Amino acid sequence: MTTTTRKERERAARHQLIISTARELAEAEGWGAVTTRKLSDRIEYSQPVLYSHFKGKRAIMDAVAIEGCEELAAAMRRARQSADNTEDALSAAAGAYMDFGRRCPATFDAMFTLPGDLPFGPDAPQPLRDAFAELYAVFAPLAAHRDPTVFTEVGWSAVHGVAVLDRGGRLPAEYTEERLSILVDQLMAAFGTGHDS
Amino acid sequence: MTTTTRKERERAARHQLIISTARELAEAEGWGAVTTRKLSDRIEYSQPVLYSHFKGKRAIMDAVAIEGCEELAAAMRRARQSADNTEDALSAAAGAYMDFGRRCPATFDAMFTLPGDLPFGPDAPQPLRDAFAELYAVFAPLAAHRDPTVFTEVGWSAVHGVAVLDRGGRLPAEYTEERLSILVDQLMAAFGTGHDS
DNA sequence: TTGATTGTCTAGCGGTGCTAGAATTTCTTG
DNA sequence: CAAGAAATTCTAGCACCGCTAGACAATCAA
Repeated sequence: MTTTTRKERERAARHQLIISTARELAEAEGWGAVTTRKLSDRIEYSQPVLYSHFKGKRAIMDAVAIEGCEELAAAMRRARQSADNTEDALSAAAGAYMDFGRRCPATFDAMFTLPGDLPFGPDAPQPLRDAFAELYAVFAPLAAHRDPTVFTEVGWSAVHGVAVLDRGGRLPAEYTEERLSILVDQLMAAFGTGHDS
Repeated sequence: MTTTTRKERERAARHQLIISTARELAEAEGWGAVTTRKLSDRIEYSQPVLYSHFKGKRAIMDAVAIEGCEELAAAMRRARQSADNTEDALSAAAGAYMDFGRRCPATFDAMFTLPGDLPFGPDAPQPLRDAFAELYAVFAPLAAHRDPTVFTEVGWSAVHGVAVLDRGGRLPAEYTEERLSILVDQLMAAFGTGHDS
């Protein structure tokens, strides 16, 4: 039944085309400009075809978000592995996180900002859990006497907060580097000092 | 011409009514449910009246955001002033911030999350600058050798990140308190220790 | 070749933010 | 007080949105 598998391949290709096109459109003109009509125009199919692949527009955005999670996790892994001590790994990974937010703002929004129904807990999609595992690899070594998972959550949140406010124009762009440096400085502060209570 | 001022007062009252109604509706059913039709129904006027007060829906959300900034700043001020040392002030203020995000999620979204055109820099509306001044009062004492303004930005970002991810269901709710404690712990880590470089 | 199945499209529903122009109210003035 | 002017409010509708039912075309099985 090679014909069946060919159709499946073509269908999978179209599935990916929808995701990629939506993402390009969003990065170029913002999510507000990603309408089902414009999207179906770009992929040269009619609107209902979108709904044969995805439950709705939100599901398309979720697919972009998951793709973004994979990329972000990969970028952080590269950053971490190219460093040879804990502090450099933290600095590089945090830099990669913020860089991703700046380079792909729309994807970043789909992942974290816009109202999405992606489950984030223990039954999150695998790419999300992988991304958290990557964060864990960066932050857990710094946990000292604190619970490493909860500490990872806090460390992630801190980096995320800087990325979010930075990107939204809430913070002056000229100090981006200095903020990253202060953040790393602060996250390292309790490392190996026996600081307690 | 008391009649002129009376009309002005009535108009101002209606202006505030629009803001309050929009906010209530958003907190009750989410911003997605705040439509110009529903909103104009609630205030018992027709849609175009909204546009005689605000440039558009986004401007109404911005007004809610500014109101939220005032409240958040006030809550943080109360928290800070009820503490009698730097760490308690930080802890109380951060708690107030997160609490606000939890208590008024829609308002919080209008302030920080949803795409808004509020200028945040030096020419931001006064309430926003006041709110930042309040943050400065909390964080600047912890800056040590770092620039107090940039350090405030980082501290704010960290608290903000925890609040955002917590509220969005991105982090398990049962550790909220512990995350706050770790965050405060970490932000205090360099205080009075002569930690350098 | 024919009939069923699958895939795709056209057309349209109910909703959105927003606005032009009609209708009404309110004020000013003779 | 009445009538014209000015300000205010409403009705009606535009262009767009996400989404879908049902018509149509392509593909497969017999």
